[in-house]
Amino acid sequence: MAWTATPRRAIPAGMKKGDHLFLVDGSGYIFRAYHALPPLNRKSDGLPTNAVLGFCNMVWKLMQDARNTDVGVVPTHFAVIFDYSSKTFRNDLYPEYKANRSAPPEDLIPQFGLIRQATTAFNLPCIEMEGFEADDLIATYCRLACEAGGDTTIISSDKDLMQLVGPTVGMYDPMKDRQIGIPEVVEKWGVPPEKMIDLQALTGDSVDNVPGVPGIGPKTAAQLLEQFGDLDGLLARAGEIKQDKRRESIIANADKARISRELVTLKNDVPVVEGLDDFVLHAPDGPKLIGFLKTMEFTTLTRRVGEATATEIGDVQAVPVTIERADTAHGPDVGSGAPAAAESAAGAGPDEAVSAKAQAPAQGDTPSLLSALRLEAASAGKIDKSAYVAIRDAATLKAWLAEVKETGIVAFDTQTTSSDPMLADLVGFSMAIAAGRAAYVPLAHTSGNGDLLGGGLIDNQIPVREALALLKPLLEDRSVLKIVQDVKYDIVVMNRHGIDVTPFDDTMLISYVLDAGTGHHTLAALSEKWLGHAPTPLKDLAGSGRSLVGFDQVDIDRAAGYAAEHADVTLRLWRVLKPRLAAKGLVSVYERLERPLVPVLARMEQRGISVDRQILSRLSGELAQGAARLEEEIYGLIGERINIGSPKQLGDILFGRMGLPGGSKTKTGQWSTSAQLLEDLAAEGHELPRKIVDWRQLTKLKSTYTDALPGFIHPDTRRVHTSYALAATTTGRLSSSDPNLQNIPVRTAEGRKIRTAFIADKGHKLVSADYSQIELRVLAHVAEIPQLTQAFAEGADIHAITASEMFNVPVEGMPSEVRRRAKAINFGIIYGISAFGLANQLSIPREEASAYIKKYFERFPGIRDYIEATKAYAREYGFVETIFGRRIHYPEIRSSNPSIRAFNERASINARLQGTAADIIRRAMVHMDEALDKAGLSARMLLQVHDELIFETVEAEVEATIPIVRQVMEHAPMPAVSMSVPLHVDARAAHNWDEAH
DNA sequence: ACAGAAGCTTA
DNA sequence: GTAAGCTTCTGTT
Repeated sequence: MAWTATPRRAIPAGMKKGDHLFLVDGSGYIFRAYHALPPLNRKSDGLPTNAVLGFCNMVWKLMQDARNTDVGVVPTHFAVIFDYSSKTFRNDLYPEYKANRSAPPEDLIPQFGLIRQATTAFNLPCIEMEGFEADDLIATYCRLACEAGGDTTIISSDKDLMQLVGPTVGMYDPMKDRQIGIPEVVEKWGVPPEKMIDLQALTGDSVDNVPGVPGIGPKTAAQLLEQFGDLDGLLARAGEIKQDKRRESIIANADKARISRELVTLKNDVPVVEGLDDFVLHAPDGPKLIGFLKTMEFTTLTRRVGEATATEIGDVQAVPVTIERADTAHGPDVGSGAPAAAESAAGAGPDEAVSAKAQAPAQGDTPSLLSALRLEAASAGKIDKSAYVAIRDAATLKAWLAEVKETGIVAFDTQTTSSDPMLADLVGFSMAIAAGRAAYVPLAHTSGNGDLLGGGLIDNQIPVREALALLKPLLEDRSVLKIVQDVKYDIVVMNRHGIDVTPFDDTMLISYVLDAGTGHHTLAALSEKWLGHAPTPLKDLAGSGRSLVGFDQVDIDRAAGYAAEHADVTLRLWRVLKPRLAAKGLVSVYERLERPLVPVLARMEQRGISVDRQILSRLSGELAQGAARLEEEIYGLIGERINIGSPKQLGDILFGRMGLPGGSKTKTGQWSTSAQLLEDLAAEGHELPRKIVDWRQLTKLKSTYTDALPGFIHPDTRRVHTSYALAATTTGRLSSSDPNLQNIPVRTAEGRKIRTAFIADKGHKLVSADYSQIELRVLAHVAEIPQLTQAFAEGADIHAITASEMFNVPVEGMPSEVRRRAKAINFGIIYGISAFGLANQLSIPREEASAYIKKYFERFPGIRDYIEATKAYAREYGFVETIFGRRIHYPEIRSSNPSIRAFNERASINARLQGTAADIIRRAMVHMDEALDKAGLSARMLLQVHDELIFETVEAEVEATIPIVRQVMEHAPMPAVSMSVPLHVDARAAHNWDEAH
């Protein structure tokens, strides 16, 4: 279960293997939360609500996604269990049981009923039964889940429940965010869970008035049980106890111990009404839950739920709740057995009973149906642009912003003069507060050719400074959610004006989390896909290519229509897409791996990196000279001055006129002049191909790097600011462009000279930290390969170990060729190996490559199993998942075309490994700044190159920075995932990137 | 002016 | 065999 998803079923069914039941000890939680949390009263009438809020926060966290907590699993089934009354079968057994319980505090009493109502509002089964304690019901459902093959987590920290802990049953303490398993029970009590009953029988419980044996505490009890095995053994051989007092007490109180045992033994065969199939987890009904939360006046949680369920909280009315007063209450069971109260609390109709049976199958409950309804609503209505407005004065803008503040949600977009956010000047911004209700605020539109007249600013525009001053409080308002398509761009633009955009949602990123692998995530693509609407393309307004003008030159009315539509479409998309995250269990991927990376990358892009112009200029000259010399030699050899950069001309000369052997054709029928092919010819002794390959290398370095990079040096910062795309790759990797700083040469000595131009500021150093063999480590972890796991744990040479296993040669004195082949196979596995590819890579016959692969799978059958399981999974579900739950879709994996199918299979095998590695470094990046901050270090993250992070730091802090960076990177998977293979990071510092790497 | 192919750079 | 982005050439618009 390390990686496989458990697709949620919409149709109630019993449990099966792999399902996970959450049982919340509701009654236990009430008392604990009441005492642990600070007092809280509803503002409007002083109703005490601290335990209710604690309960709602806890349940929301658990329901949203278990990765938010230390539980680490996603529940498929969920129920909240309560005590029904204070009188149970145990009172018949022992009348004094729980007799010394005092009445609950006055301000706790109304909260009993409210918490039951909250449970119903969350769409969760609220389970209780007369004559039984919550603990007995929990024991019964644990047994049922276990028999069905499912796992259970009990949400409680009550020691009375620890007897239930076992291989398939764990506990989770929601207040300490801590898991309790078998080791934790042993650690705390000194005995395994199955001996907890005997231990409690000896120690007793003063709170519940369980007598136990006087003078025996947990330490003594554990020691006695260790010595005598169990309670019966102890009572039978009590005479052997050496200590006089202890021996006498046990013999005298043997009956008390026996009755105590009966009292603390949980009854796991309660004749329950609701079955496990009634506990199938459904997404909460946004409006229903929000209605309750609003009534409770839990503003933060209301907003969170609104965001997650994409419900406009302003639309939802508060609902009446039933409040039990102290004078009508009579103990902890207040409000229980009062379905009418719970019903009204949830705003449900009279037909909807609270019992889980009636509740579970309600149609609109399922997350997928909610999403479907949203989608239907979204694509049904045509996009009406008639209500879009242009705001030309501050008073109108203020009125709109006030309305946004009230609503708490706004879709937002900036219009600027450049697609590069570091160069963009703000021209205007648009916002949408409801479908069809959108406005554009022009700020800096100019008339005519500004290059001649200095740009005449058009009248009736709010000055940029004034507009930003009005906008800033809203963009920074924690209670207003900003919805933006590709928010990083807007964040960078706004940061440059001293504005922090928070909190935000990004429709592009939501789509990426939901649908990576199924197409692009641009606004146009998403609008077409989900709304059936093609928004106006920018080129219709600003032109393209040579005729491209800045957005400031666009007519204001046309700009208003375009920009307002952009915001309107963004808002509509968000309403369709956001609920899908919860429906598909992808909330935590979005919230943990995607959204928090946005401000991190925005900062990295704004910092940029220093690039030494002079070094590049000198290199460019050297490269030009080298290329010119080679050109002359090449012309001499072919006797003609062709364009060497034209593969067509080159191919015609080499394989046509000069008749060199072995030329193959490309798919357009041209001669192939690939480096591989020219290298082969050079190896056969031909002079010309070598020179062509060298010429290509020099011209490549010159045009792509030494000549292009200086053009990216920013006029103000004097640094180079790349742009990272978060949603461009299918696997979860970032991509870098304008310029791409993820493909700066490193393999050849010539190429590495480019890296010497990437430098630290005066008094600073660059620190480069890279993961060693991260994808192979991920492979060893997910495929659970003992030899590889061990080799990594020992820090051994992984390729040599592979070779040793395959070819039965010792690692000591291994020929380099043997190791090289094993290395190629290891990489081949990561790429979804094929005999064809391996043969190509090693320049060996395909049959030989096949034999290698066969041998490899014999020695590492776990890897073959992993590959087959991944293919089967991808074929069944159409996607694969990383160990952190990121999904990557392969819609063509069922293609009837074998080569398309095979390609998708290889890609899906690679995606889990590459994607997991990408997730790991994302997690490291998300946590890095805080870790450096905490350590008091000023190091700044500048670049990411897939498995490498580059920092700039003052020289004095280099030594302190490296261990922090390594610590964060090596432990990045924790606490979400604990890998069975250690991660290793190499880090070093130098003045330039070449020496640091 | 643009799109696609070919080729090269990286992890 | 996986994942990207950039430059040049070439043919078409």
